[in-house]
Amino acid sequence: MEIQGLPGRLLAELGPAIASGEIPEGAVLRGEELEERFGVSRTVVREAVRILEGMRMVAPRRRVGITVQPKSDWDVFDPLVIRWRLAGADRPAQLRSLGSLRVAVEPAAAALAARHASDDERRELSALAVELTMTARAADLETFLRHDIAFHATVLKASGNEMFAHLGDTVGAVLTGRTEYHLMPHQPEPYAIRLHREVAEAICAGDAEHAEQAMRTIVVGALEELNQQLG
Amino acid sequence: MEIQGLPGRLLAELGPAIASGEIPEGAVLRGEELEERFGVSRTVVREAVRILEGMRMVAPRRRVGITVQPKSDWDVFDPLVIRWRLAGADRPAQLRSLGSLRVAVEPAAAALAARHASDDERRELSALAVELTMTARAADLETFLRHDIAFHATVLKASGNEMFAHLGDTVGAVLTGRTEYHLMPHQPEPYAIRLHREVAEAICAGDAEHAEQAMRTIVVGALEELNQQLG
DNA sequence: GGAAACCAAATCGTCATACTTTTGGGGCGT
DNA sequence: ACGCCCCAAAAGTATGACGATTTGGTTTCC
Repeated sequence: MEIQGLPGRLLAELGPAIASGEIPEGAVLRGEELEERFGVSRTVVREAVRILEGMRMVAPRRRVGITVQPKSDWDVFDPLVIRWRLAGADRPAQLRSLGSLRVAVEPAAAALAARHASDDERRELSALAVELTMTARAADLETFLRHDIAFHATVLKASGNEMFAHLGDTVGAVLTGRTEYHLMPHQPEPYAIRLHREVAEAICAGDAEHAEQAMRTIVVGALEELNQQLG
Repeated sequence: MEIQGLPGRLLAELGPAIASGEIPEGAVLRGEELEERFGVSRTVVREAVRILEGMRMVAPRRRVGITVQPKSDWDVFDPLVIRWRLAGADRPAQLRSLGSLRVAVEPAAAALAARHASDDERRELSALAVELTMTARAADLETFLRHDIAFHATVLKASGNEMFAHLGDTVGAVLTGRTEYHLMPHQPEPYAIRLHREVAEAICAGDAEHAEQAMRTIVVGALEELNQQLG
């Protein structure tokens, strides 16, 4: 899954540094400088830079250097960019963006899932809803989180839309971050759990309207809670 | 904007070939083979492959070669991937995915725009709505398309959400493709025009509810039309 | 005869180096 | 002060050498 080798390691240094603004927009790097700074060869530097160029985070220009592009140019849907921004100073902004995206996408995905989910997927959703209820009662936050992530990923996947499905990991990253930084009640709210059960039941029953509405309540609630926490 | 140089040219060959399935999932390429086939050096091949690896379309493995990853792994939000898929055999599937995404995102963006748009953005939306009306009456399809793209991009941008804003180009690609392949009535429908005006007016008036509803009607209509055309 | 250990080839990964191409800026002349 | 020309700096490309790793066959030992 990760990019391998030395370019991958370079990327793991440069990416977060740029994403966090530590290397600001408009800054100019030189290939040779990076070679020295990280003790790698030109080949490695160039390949890492090429990947960043692919994400539109930098643009190499002859006679000038490797310039950091404005944030508005970045591929903000790239999973790596999202992860880097979540890890750094941009975390609040990134969480807000993702919150709105979830409000837009997840209800739609739930509606589609109610129509197109396979039998296996419906079964899995039911099972996950049960698990959620159990682990919430036991206040087992870690497994609760795991099942919550799986639940949302399964809905997105069951929508049958490949683009929605790909947001599964991203939503997972949001939920993980929310728990890690204690932006969540320590005890999952019974009301939220109940809504998850409703989503699962509605999807199983093929009730798109209800699935969409219940899911919307979940993600709107999450967004409001987020806005409250972030001021 | 495009990736430059020889790696860019290689990418412009390999990317579409993979996206269209001409080079199928699971296929194994060798670096040396690519060097010969395209008459470029290792350096160039490796950098192009790195970029494809960044998009999760290929994964180089020692002693094996460069294997084409399953479609489900690809970064389906990468603008290049989207463009390549729109240009090739995957066009119908890609259009469907994007259609659903638009239905999810654009109404939400319109609602946010009604709350957060700047005065300039509101003015621009009004102007574009007028332009749309004019060019539709004149049956000037080309400029109509340009203004339509600008309209949707402006709404997405005015939402204030960077991720929504980035979908502007993608939506533009969809609208362009729809016109190019004659999946659209030759004369823009007066009803659709009227809805665009409604969206602009609602956003200017700060009426989120109305803006969202009108935009939803637009994108749902587009999706239905698409499904009809694609069977 | 079978299984485990071993070896060899293939391929990517990295490094070093040389040459080419582009381009920004300084110097020169008007 | 203005414009032209030239040079140097940086990325772009090519190539040769070596290292690392994985695969798959082969040998060897029970």
